[in-house]
Amino acid sequence: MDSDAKRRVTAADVAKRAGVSRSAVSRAVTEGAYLAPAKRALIEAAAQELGYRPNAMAAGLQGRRSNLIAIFVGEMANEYDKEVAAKLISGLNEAGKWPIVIGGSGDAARDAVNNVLRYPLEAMILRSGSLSTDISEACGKLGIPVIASGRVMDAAGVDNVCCRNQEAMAKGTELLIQRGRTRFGYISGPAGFGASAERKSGVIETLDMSGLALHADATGAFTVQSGYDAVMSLPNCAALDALICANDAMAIGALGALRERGRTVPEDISVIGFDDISMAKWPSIQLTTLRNPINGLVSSILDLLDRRQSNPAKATEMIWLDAEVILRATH
Amino acid sequence: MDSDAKRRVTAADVAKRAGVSRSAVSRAVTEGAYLAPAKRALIEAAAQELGYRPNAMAAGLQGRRSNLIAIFVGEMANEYDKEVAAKLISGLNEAGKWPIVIGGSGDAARDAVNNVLRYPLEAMILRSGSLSTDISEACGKLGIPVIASGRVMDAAGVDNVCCRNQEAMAKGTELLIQRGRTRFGYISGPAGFGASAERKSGVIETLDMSGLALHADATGAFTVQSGYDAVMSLPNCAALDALICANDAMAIGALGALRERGRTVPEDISVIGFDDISMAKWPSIQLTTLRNPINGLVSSILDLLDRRQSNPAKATEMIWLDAEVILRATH
DNA sequence: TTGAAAGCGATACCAC
DNA sequence: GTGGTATCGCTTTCAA
Repeated sequence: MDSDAKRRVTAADVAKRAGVSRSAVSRAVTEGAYLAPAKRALIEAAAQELGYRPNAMAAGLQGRRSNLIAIFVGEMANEYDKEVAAKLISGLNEAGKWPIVIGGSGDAARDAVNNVLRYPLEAMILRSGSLSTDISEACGKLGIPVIASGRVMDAAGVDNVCCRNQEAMAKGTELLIQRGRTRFGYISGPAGFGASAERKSGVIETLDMSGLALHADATGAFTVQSGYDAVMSLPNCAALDALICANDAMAIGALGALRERGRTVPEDISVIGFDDISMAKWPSIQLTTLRNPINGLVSSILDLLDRRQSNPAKATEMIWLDAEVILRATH
Repeated sequence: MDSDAKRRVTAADVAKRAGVSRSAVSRAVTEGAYLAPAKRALIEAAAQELGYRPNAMAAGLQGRRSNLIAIFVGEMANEYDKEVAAKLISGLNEAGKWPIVIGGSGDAARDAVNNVLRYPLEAMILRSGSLSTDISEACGKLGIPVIASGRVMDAAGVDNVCCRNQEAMAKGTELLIQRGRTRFGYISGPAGFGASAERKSGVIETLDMSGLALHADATGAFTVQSGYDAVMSLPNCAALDALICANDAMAIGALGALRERGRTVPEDISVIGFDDISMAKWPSIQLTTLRNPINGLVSSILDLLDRRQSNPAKATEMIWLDAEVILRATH
């Protein structure tokens, strides 16, 4: 018969049950601790029977690793961000780290971050988002290491992992030039995102080197709809034979709009995107794109975390990731 | 001059700085506690200056709410799951709950769950996944409330929120019958998922009531590729004038395959999906579908959580959600 | 209104 | 090897 309020089983309960001291119980659950095998078995049986689990909060108070990592993911509005978040969560789990995930934006997100910072976090992983600067500042004061990606943060104590956006776009542009394209359009991401400017200049500089220039230039919001809208409102759409988009979502929107405007891809006009989100390889899409490597991103973040843990005082690092050209059916 | 190892600021530090007792500091950060306004201001200033944040672990040890909620999301392989996870995380954040997210499957996920259960969780939110039963059992032993969705779990202490799959599919089937379709194909989800069986029987029973039957029947894996493959290997594809898919991803794959096989949608053949993932409304897709309401799901989970917290002993509940027919361009 | 002191549950150092 | 005991940082009686 249970009592009404179910109390959590503690080490003391197990100790009493097994007829040993609390210390022995603690040693039984610790990896390399002195304990007679027979006694250990006895304790383990009692623990099993009672359903004992050491309370991570009490253990955390002892100055041990909390294994808690915060991830700030912003709005998670676009597909790439969601894929990154999913992979990052699995990656951390496999490394034995437990991610507390914070989403959203604005004041709600700010409050959330402030509250989560009450936990003894081992690190804060920042993925874009407008609050990045504030958050990293707060973490700095608390001595919590920050790992940023998506936008480079040039602050003390912040490690970065970042895609070579400009070089990647240069590769993509080069591909289309070699295919014989000469009249390029570009759909840019929103201003204010570091990646937007880098990607665009990768295109422009590469065109320039071949004596070419942009014939059309629109700005989207990194969404499918915005890519569609951008192309639908392009005045000289019919004159273009190549369209480069700052991300896959906009490229996918653009693809729909181009078909509606009577252009055929890739015979008539080439389209490439950026990211290689999972939809890019869907049979009905088959988008040629530049892969913004998610696995590389996640493993870099994990490496950075590891190195930071083993040497908290080390200098901050910046890891650069190269994008790969993925040839499908739209170039 | 900082000392080398940066120690976290504690209430004692603030107390010394403000010239008061530790108790006073604790009261200053507690909402409705006796404290002279002047003293409170003094303490708040000192806390601000030192960058003090109460340590949630130490506070959690006091038997207060931990605000920690675990979410088990399984593989997050398909789009719907990712969208649900994203919305759920934001929803919990807004409610002042901090989600520890566990992904993956197999032994790694099992270990992860076992470790996360060391934290004093307020609840475990389960989203499909093969480990559901094991996890809910472990939570039951620890007295941690479980909220399941995606698959109905008929276990003690488990609240459920669930879509009326069968009724939803009946509505979708009805739509196509009224449009004059008579030769139906169906692409089912993998066996073993409760939703697969329910959705399929919704189709079959509705057809039956109109004296119709399934002309083709394939099984996919809830992925785009599997929907594509299923249609490509359908022997009597040309004879069909309607195709119902157990989810949107497979419907999108099917759409691509149908076009490749020379069928035109929706003139020639109608296609509908299930879920209404965000890609369903993309300009190039425009899938007619049954909306598996994410917002309703998230708010139901939050409600359930709230009620469970305010009355831990209450009977378990089951909340049913209705799907809505979303008319786009493929029916 | 305030300070002193007793826990919360686990770990680690100490003698034995 | 093992059992006592101080300790982590906070909240919360209990006196004053």
